[in-house]
Amino acid sequence: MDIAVERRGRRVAGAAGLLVPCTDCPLRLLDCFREFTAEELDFVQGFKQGERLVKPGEPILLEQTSSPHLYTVLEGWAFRYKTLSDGRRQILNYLLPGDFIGLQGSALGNLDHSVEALSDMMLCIFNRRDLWSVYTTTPSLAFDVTWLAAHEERLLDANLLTVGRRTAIERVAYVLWHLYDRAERRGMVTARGLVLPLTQQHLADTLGLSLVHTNKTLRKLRATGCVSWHDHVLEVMDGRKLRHLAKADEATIPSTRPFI
Amino acid sequence: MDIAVERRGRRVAGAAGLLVPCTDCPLRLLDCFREFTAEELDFVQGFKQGERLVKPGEPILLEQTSSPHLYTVLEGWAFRYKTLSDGRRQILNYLLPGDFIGLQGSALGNLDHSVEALSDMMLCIFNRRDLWSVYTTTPSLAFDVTWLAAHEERLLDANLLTVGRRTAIERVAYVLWHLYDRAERRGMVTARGLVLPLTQQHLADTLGLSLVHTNKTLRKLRATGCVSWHDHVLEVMDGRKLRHLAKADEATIPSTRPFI
DNA sequence: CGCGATTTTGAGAGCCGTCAAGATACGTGG
DNA sequence: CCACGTATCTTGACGGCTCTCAAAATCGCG
Repeated sequence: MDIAVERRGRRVAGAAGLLVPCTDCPLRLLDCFREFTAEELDFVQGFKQGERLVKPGEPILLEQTSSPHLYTVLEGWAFRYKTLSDGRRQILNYLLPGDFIGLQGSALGNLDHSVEALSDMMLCIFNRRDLWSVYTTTPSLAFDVTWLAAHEERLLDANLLTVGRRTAIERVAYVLWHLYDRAERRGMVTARGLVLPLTQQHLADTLGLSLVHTNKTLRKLRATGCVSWHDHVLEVMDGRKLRHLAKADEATIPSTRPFI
Repeated sequence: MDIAVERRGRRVAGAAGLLVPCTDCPLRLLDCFREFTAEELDFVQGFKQGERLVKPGEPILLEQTSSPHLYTVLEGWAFRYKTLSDGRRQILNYLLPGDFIGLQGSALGNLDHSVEALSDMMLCIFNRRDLWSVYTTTPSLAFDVTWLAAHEERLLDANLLTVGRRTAIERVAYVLWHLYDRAERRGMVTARGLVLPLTQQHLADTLGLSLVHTNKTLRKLRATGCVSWHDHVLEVMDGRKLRHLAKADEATIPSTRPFI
C-alpha cells in the first residue's frame, strides 16, 4: 500500500490518495442513508478533497473564523456550541456520522458557533468555495444540502423545546433517548450498549442545567431502572418508559436520509 | 381595477390576479434584501401562486400536517412553536417580512412545529411540489433557499443559548433587542417606536420562563431606563446598554440577505 | 356597561444553582 | 509497581431564583 500515512489534523492531498474513496464510503453501507446514483457519486468524489483525523477535545471549527473547509462526519462524535463572554457554554447539538459541518459558515460568512470533537473522528473534507458548483451541476445534491440544513433545524427545534419547557428529569431522559435513537439508526449500538463519549458537564451544558444538578438528576433517572450509564456506556433497558419520562411522544424522524 | 377581492385565508387564483406581482414586491424596496436578476424575478413570478391574508391568532401551519403550500412573509408577524403533550409551549422563533415558512415540511415530510400569526399578515403562496423546480432551473435561488435555512438555524442557535444559559433579565433584554434589531433592518421602526404585537405570555413561552416571572423581570428591565414597552409599542432608549444587559456582544447579522 | 384577555402584585414553596469537600478514575513520571 | 496530579463523578448544605397559586387592576371590545 503506497497510500500516504496521515498525521493528525493534516489533510490528505489529491483524490488519488484518499484513504476512503466515496465508492467505498462506510456510510453507504448503512441503510439509514439514501442511495447515490452513479452520477451523484461521481460528482461527490470530485468534490471531496481528502480526509482529516481529529482527536477528542480538538477544535474542528472556531467561532468568528471562516474556515475554507466543510466536512462530513465519517466516524466519531462531535458537538456544536456557543459561549457567552463570561464563559457560560451552551451545547447546541451533537454531530454523528453522516452529519454535515460548517454549512452556516459557507452560506453566511463567519461562523457564530464552534465545533469540537468528542471522540476520535474521521472527517471528509470539502472546499467551501466548491459548494456553489453543487448547485450548478447537481441539483439533487443541492437539494440534499438543503435537506440537511432543514433537518438540523428540526433537531434544534426539539432541543429548544427541551431546554425551554422540560423539567430536569425530562431533559436528561430526553437527551439520552435522543442520542441513543440517533446512534441506533447508524448501527452504533452493540450488544453491550452504546459508547457515549460525553462527560456530565457536556450533558449539563446541553440541557441548560448545572453540573451538580445534572448529576443528581441522572441518579434519579437511573433509579427508575429504564436506563443506565456507567463508564461511558449507555444502556437502555426500557425505551418506552424512557420516552415517556422524556415526554417524547413526537413524530419519528424519517428513516432514510441523504448525506454528502 | 378588476383584481379579485380576496377573503381572509383564501388564495387568489391565477398569476394574472396577483395583488402584488413580484416586480412590485414591497420587500424589494428594502435595502436589507439582495437584488434579483431579471431572470430570477421571472422565475419567482412563475413560482408564486397567489397571496393569502391572515388574521392575528390564525394558524398558518399545524404540527403533524403536511401543507401543500410554502409561504414567504410579505407583511406582518408570526411565530413558530412546539408544544408538549400537557400543553407547555415553546416558541422557537419569530417570522418577519422576507422570512420563508414551511421549508422543513417540504424537505422532510410532515411538520413537527406549528406557525401562528401575531398580526394581520400578507403571505406569498408557493406550491410545495414546485420547490424541486427551483433546484433544476435556477441554482442561484436554490442556493438562497439553503441560505435561508442556514440563517434560520443561526437564529435558533442564538435562542438556544439564550434559553439555556442566560439569566431571566438577560433573556428578556436579549429578545427585545433581537426583535428590535430584526425589525429595524426591515424599516419597521418608526419615530414612535416599534409596534410589537406580542403579549407577555408570548415572551414567557419564548424564553422558557413563567408568565409571572417574565412580568416581574420586565419591570426590572424597564427600571434600568434603556427600554420601554407599553401598549404594544417598544422603544429602545439605550441600545448599547440593552445589548450589554443581554450579554449580546455577538457578530452582527449580514446586512443584505436573499428572499424568495 | 360587562365580559374576557392581559397585566400586575403579593405570598409561599420548591426546584435548581452555588459552594465545598470527598471519592473515584486515569494518565504520567519516578 | 507505586506516587501523584488532573479530570470526573458524587454527595451534602444552603441560598435564591423562578414557579405556582391567588387576586386585583387594567385594557380591549361589543
